[in-house]
Amino acid sequence: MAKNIKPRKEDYAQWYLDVIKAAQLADYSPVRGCMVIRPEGYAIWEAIQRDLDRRFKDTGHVNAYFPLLIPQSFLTKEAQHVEGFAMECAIVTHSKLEKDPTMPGRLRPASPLEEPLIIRPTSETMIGHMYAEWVQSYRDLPILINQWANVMRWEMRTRLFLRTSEFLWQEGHTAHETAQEAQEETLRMLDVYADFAQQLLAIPVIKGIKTDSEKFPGADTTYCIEALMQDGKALQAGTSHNLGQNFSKAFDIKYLGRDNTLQYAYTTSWGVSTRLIGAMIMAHSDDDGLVLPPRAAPIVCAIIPVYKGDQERSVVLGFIDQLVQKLVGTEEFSSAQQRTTGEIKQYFFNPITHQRIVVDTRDTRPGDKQYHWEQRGIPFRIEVGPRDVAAGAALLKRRIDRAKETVPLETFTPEWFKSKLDEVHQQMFEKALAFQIHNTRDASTYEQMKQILEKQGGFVRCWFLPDPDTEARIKAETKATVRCIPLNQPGGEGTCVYSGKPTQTQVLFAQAY
RNA sequence: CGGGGCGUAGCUCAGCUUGGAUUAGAGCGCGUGGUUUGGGUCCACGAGGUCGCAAGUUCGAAUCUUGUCGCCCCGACCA
Repeated sequence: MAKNIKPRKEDYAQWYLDVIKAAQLADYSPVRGCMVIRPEGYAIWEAIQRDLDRRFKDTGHVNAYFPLLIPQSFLTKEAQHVEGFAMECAIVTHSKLEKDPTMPGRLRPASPLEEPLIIRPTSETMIGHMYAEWVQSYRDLPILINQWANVMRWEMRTRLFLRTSEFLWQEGHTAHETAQEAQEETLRMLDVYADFAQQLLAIPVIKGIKTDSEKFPGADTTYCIEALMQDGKALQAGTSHNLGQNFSKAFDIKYLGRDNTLQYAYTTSWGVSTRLIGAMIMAHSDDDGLVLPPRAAPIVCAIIPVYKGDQERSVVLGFIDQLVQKLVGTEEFSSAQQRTTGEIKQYFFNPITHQRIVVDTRDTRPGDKQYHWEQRGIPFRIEVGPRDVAAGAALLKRRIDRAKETVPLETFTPEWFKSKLDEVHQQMFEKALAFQIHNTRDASTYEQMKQILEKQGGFVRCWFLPDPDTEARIKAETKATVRCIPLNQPGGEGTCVYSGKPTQTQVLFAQAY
């Protein structure tokens, strides 16, 4: 039992923070609402970046970078977009500081800017402006660009990873010749996100469409992937927007078409953020701490030696050296000797992802080390003591269920360990999927829906006639919102859970982060 | 911005009601030495604080008064 982590049942919000703290993923910063992402947390972001970036390139996209600062006037060009973001923008108004003659030792802003600049909350406007310059002819289309960047939204209330004032994300921005191409792109990237969430983070998601009241400000249609957390609340894990011609009209992205007439391009944008790390934590972790899905884990295995006295120590460490060589190969084993310093030895298990195996030779007790690596969510631990050396084997422990297994030395190979990791990934995904299915309940009346939301949480699936006023009323009464209109519809017609009117739309309601 | 709470060591907090025997404390963490090592050993020694800040009351303020700044939680807003 971890003594520094509050159990989920007692206080879920505190548990979440305790897990992050124990695993040293992030820390609060001196600036309100901002966080420091520590190396163990940033490594997860790097795993996300590596995997997604490959998927973006596999679908024809390239990376570029646009500036952090945006002229304030840009934001006013698209009416809905202003509405959506004006309230949460940080604004740069001055270009230097000077000594304040009235308050010794203080500085005050000086040299006001002619036009204030906003720190990007998202880059549609800046990128729209540039695309207008780049696009002249249908031959210039499509433009398929992604950028990895930070953005800032001045949120009222923040939570590590889930909602911070500044966050890291990627934003894809594309421009197309036809509405159909833009629609295909929007759905293609939604699929990329859904598959990525499942394959890398082992999180099952529901693909769907946002209702008008939840869609991105300035989009024609917002598609999303929604995930369910262990406390029964939903989390929007990624969005893909079909922006239609809204931004091309606002920013004048025009091209001369095949028919020699001037036309507006069709644009899309899509993004996921460091919030995914929060989703990963809440989807998989337990009362003992973080549980990392193997493909996102910077360290896949921690080896813990157990011994009494110097004699046993050298025997055990010698055996571990043999074991490590079998897992990473002799070449990596010897180059690691020159590379690593300190009492935790590091070996690359996967030279492409740089996922590591570590040997913890610190001078602390084995129990200490067990908790150390357990709380950090490392998928496997291998314990090696005199008993194991005598038997020519090692004790393999799985993080997800603490299952133990004695494994003979000759069994250790890269392929064998890779299959062990895949097995864990699969089990984590299946567990999360079972949870999602178990916590998706049907309601045919509003009363029933309220009961479920109050007593059980999770997704409530029901027939519904989307309408902003109705949704606002339901939110006020139940705190739940339409998470999405799932792409996977049963077809046919039903009775709206709220109005009683006939509708062809089935939706998922839930309380959300 | 509304409603609540809190600022004392790196962290969690005690001390404040009733001002002075506390030379400002405890636990955890940290450092050194020893001991121990199959799920958080034990012991000794040690480092570390202008008690958020400012003014006031008083012979005397962590403690009382006023002001001020900051943070956290609950709501509205939100990837």
